[in-house]
Amino acid sequence: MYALVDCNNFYCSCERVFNPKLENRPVVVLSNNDGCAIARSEEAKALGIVMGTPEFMIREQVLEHGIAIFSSNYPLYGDLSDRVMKTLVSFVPRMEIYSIDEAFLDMHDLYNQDLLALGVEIRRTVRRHLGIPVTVGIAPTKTLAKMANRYAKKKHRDTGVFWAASDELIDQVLAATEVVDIWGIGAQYAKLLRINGFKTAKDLRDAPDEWIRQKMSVVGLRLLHELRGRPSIACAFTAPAKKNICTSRSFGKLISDYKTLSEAVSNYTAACALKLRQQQSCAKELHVFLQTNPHRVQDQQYMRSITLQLETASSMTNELIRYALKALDIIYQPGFNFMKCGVMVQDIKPEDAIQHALFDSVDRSKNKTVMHALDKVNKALGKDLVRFAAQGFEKKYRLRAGYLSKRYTTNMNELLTIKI
DNA sequence: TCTGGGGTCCTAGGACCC
DNA sequence: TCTGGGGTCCTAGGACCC
Repeated sequence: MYALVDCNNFYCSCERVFNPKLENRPVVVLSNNDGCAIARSEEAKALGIVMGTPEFMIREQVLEHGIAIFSSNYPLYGDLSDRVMKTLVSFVPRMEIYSIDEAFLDMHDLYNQDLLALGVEIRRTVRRHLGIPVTVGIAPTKTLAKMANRYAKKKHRDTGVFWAASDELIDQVLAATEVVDIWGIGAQYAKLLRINGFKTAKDLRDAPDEWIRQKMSVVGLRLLHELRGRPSIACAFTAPAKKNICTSRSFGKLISDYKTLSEAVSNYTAACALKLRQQQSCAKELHVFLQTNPHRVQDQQYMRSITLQLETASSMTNELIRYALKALDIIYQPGFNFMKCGVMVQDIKPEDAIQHALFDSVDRSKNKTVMHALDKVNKALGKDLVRFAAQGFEKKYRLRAGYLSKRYTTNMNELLTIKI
């Protein structure tokens, strides 16, 4: 058995933890750059705010209904997520953190327990420790657990827990789930399946293997087995090292000048380098891309990217910035209104397994010590305190974040104050 | 005025090898 | 008339996830 535990409307719930006045009020959290709605409280959903709607299109509703609106506050959400996960893992021997607000709990060692009662206990505990409401779905496979979770939200709002404990209960969940709502079925496959007469997950479960194999490859076949109760998607109990790491942002305003772009590229590169060091790995390739805004029909469009090979795989910020600026020099063209750029590091390998170039002139052990010290200082004193000159200070390209709450749990200057 | 960011896995086809 | 068999690696593109 697996349990899928997810936090309800996670980003909205995080905002409510430190601002109880938001209870029972519609709340919306916006994407980076205050671009579009990415989290909605139940009240906001009821008002018809659709996931992914651009902010300027919901402005009227915001005013009319007094919707509380927030910019994304990732330091806050990330920290609360860590705390939720710590609470969850205390209940089971093994757990896979699936996303910032979801985890699969492995319940195979708990077969003679009342899992429904356990689910209720998990929910109660997270609520008490963190103030975050969660929903629990329990079933024999990960796909069914996802489905049971969805079913709990629909049919068991009061308890927030559902255990598909028998074939009858599993059938019930399958029959109540539209094909498009199955984990692993997106818009394309949903369309294909609909055309061919599959309406619910129950229909799909009884589909012929060969047909699914042909139309949906082995991915579809695995899904079929999962629906039939045979676990076919492995749990990743320890987070595997990432194979690509990407940092990219849309700018707060359009940018044309090289200097500002080079600072953005340097900063995104520094972010990638930090993530590399955190997972003890190095990258052998660096990819930089640059693009104008395709929504602006009046602007001439330009989109380019380039991948450079490093002589020696590295995670050193200064070394990676050197390559990134070389890449930018090649793809940059003056005279365009750029909207976005990004840096991706690829061909990632463990740092203790890198092959040095024959004529490598960099003192890598010394450089490693410097990076270690830099990370330590920045961690203690705030993210970007120590930086390389190329990163600049102005951040003219900075994201818009007009509705930002405080970093209550990760920044000493932004602690919650209470008036008594 | 204004439309997010960061990932994974699979397949097909081409180049190349013995 | 007739032109092997088996493999690897790489890339681009498509599908999906939160």
